[in-house]
Amino acid sequence: MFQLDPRSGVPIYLQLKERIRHQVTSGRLAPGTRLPTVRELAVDLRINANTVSRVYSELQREGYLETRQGSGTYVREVGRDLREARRDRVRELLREIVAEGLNLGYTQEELIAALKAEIDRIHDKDRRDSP
Amino acid sequence: MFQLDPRSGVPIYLQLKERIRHQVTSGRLAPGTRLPTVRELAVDLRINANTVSRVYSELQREGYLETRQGSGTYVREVGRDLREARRDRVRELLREIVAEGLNLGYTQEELIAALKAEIDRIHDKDRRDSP
DNA sequence: ACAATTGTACTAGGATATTAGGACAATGCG
DNA sequence: CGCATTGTCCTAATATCCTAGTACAATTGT
Repeated sequence: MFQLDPRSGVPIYLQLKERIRHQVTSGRLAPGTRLPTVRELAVDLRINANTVSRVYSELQREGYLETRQGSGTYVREVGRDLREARRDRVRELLREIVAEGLNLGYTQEELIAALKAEIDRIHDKDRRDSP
Repeated sequence: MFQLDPRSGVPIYLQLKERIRHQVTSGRLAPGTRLPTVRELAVDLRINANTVSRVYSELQREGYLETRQGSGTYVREVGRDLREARRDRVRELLREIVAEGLNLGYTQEELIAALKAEIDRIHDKDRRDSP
């Protein structure tokens, strides 16, 4: 279900966390969807159940999942305040990339142009997918 | 010469590395400029010479510096392919942010505005640090 | 050639991060 | 209620990271 690479240097729990987060934010895991149990996923990935639990817990704290003991872990519905929280994350990511971009010699204009270019890319892609 | 913050949580060597990288890419350290010796900088920053050496070595591997044993460490001309590689990386990160932002309901204009806001933030900060 | 100066290799201590094992707690369902 | 299933707490072993100390190697310049 989630493919990981133990030799990538990136900790397993981080890989898993980002995979799940991505599937949630991209909508490939719809709100309400029940995720595998920590033990199922642990066996599947050949890791410890606690490692999976850590991922679920952190994603819950960050507002992406909702875990109910005895029942399971579910993708959370996106409410208004939650949307705000995730927007904060986008801002955070933007801040990081601006810092890095400027550090690497990008000018402000180049950064903005690059952003616009990526926006156009995705727009074009959307248009092709659903004309 | 390089101001660091031991309590920032960011490892010393990383802080130093990014400072130097920034000064190189921004042109404040011109190609050919000789950097302080590892011992000079170590004394100045009250850290170990090996820590400085690590920074110099990594920046050399990444193409920003050129170190010659017995002589010193010099700023290198940042080549086109290096710049292109960095650029690809930033583009890739931007693509992910755009995807996530649009999924959260950002409009194109909001994304661009948010990026500009972050640019201004950092720009102001830079101005305070080195007017 | 020699001595001073440069960066580097090797090592290790200490801190932090990552993963795992086993017992526990909350929930659902017969 | 009783049992199975769920996530979680506590603990500990292990790995990794960061920094420093010391000795070494390459270069420079006299």
